[in-house]
Amino acid sequence: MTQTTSRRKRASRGDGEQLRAEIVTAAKGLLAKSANSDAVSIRMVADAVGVTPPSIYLHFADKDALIEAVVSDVFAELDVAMMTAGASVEHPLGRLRAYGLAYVKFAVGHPEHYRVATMERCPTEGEPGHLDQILADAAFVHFMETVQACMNVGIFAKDDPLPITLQLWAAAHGIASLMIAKPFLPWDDVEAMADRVLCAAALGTAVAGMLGGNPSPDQITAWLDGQRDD
Amino acid sequence: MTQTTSRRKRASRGDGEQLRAEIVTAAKGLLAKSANSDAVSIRMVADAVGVTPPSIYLHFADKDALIEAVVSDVFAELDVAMMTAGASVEHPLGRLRAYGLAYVKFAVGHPEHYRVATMERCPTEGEPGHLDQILADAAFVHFMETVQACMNVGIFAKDDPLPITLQLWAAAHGIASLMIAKPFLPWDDVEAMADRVLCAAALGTAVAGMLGGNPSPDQITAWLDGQRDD
DNA sequence: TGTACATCAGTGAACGCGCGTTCACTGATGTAC
DNA sequence: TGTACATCAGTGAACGCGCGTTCACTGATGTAC
Repeated sequence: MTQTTSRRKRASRGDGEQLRAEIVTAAKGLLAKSANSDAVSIRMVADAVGVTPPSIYLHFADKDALIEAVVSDVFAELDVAMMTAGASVEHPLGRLRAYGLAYVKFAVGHPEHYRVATMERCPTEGEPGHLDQILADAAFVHFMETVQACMNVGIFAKDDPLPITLQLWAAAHGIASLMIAKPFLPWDDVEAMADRVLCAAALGTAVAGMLGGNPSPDQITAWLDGQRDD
Repeated sequence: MTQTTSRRKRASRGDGEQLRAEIVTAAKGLLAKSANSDAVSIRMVADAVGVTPPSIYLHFADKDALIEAVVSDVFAELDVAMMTAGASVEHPLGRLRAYGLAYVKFAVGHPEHYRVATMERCPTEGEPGHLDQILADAAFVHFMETVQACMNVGIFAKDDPLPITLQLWAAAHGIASLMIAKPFLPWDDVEAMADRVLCAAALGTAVAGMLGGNPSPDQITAWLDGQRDD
């Protein structure tokens, strides 16, 4: 009915692509204020950009394609945040920690973006090459490289870095998504809590590797007792 | 339009409450096949029960109230699964592990229920007493009691069990929700992966407690080196 | 034992709404001759 | 230098749909007298 923003100036010939970027930005902005991607409609996005709904279809096949574009934008932003935080940290374990902290901070700082990117069912899930796409995602690759670096200096047992990467990702995702889904829980200092979870995950992974895999509760108890005896 | 199930027999006087339970069960069943709670409508639920949509409002104030009833049903079921798995395990760390594994198995086995219960924005989030309600939730209480038991036998440093409980919950939630959100990742053996994450979290928490809190990367590296020298 | 009546568990039809998407179109812009 | 024309970036109106919820009602059931 009423338009919230003024109508956008029509792009001149050859500058059609410009609208595409504006649409993604507008959708991202609207998503930041919504519970999920269902709550952001093509009509709202069009209105925010100052254009009519059919214009969206000049640049995206359908709504799923638009959401997907937003998600890949979010992942790119996440990678930048992680790289910025860890670039200058020499120690691979310190870098891993910096990455993890940046990851959680990004998630908590952009909860709705993080939610859409990692907690909603992915519309292109079944497509071929989808797995490769995730595993080739910049943030994931950088994270795994650092896991490999930790293996090289002997912090983690030398092995395929993929499972360990998934394991540590699960830890970071766990604290991030729980803080987002249940913000009313007594998290106290968000960053300190995230750090504890990440440190415990890395330390536990290192020690489990040292103990030769997945120790049983009795083994763990015995080992802990041995430690305290020293 | 067409009804998928036959019309339900009308309850006799005083048995009105019976429909309430049938509605929750039907909603749960429909939710199991949907991406999220938006995808399950009052009309679908009514149709599945064999009743007209307005009948739902005889038992629930609105759709949110119905979803909330389903969620609390799911949490109760989760608690039963955890208790069944851990009841006979004497060692508190073993019990914690059994609880954690049961938690992840439940989540992976009922992905949509788990998703609605823990990954969707909660409609009653802002209400007073909501926090107390979560913290008094059966599964949470049982989990925290076991963390306390681990502290009592010296596995974790003696302290307030709440932060450690949240920390371990985050680990379990992390691997569970990542497996659900990204089922196409190379998880290989789901249960073994979950076990590794849970063991690492518990072990890391225990060791961090032993090292007196949150160790720095350098401290961790030095400590690991010391371990290997023995 | 009979009957008027209150109660209860529902029904049927409709409300106004916003959605994704399609279709035929318009009108400015640049280009070929 | 002028003009016909293809192209491009959109527009306007409509499609059919399913949604949550409300309202006035119905008709079986049990109860009071």
